[in-house]
Amino acid sequence: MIIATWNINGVKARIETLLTWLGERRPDIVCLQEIKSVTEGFPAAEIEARGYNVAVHGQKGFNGVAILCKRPLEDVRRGLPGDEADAQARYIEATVSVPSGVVRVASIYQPNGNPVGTDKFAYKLAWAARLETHARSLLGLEEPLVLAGDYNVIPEPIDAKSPESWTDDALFQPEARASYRRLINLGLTDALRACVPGPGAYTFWDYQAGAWQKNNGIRIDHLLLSPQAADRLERAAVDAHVRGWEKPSDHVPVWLALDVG
DNA sequence: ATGCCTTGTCGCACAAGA
Repeated sequence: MIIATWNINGVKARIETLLTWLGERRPDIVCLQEIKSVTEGFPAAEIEARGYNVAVHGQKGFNGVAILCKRPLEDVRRGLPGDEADAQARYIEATVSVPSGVVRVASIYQPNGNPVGTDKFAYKLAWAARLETHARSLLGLEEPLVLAGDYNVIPEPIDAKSPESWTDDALFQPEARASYRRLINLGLTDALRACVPGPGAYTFWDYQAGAWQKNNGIRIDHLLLSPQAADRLERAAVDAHVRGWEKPSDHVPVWLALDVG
């Protein structure tokens, strides 16, 4: 079973690109972030015509997450627990029945947090703390679990072509990296790191200053696995070539193959 | 040092992204 994550930067502007990639990679589950659409505006019909079920947590203009799945989506949760006043659509979770039992998948869009030192950065750290709390709860279920998404965290210097240029950025702040380590240290496996341990596995290239042409990328889109999912991990990879397509997102799909029986 | 692009918005410039 192929499970992917992709910050698509506007699903309506990117629908043809999405359909092309779905046909090429043929993923079983896709976690989308930054759909920039309300739930009613999501192009569900085109995606359902390709054989996918759709669960959406939308928001006007910004943010928004979704899960696409060839099998039925069950127990859908919209919104990250821990702050009822948080209106930003950055989390959706569902379970999927598979031959070996169940797989739980979440589509995560952690806040960017720039500029450092503002309420935006505080919101990022608070959101990360809520995610850690929820992840601890989910790990208690002892299920195959995939926490997939745009974490807006560069975990290590090898995850950037030019780490020195990110030292003042929210994505590479010690506090943000520490929050990501706390999450990992609950017992999660970074699937891409496990399969591609060396440098250069980037998932984002800025639109500006020819970042793609210079391969000036960073790795901020991650697939984190519970022990029960990690036991079933077969491979993980980045579809970097998608960044070279017409009208690309600045992020590319990251995917893994899971043996679910 | 700054902006470099891109999307979406009660557009006609601006916020937000990273």
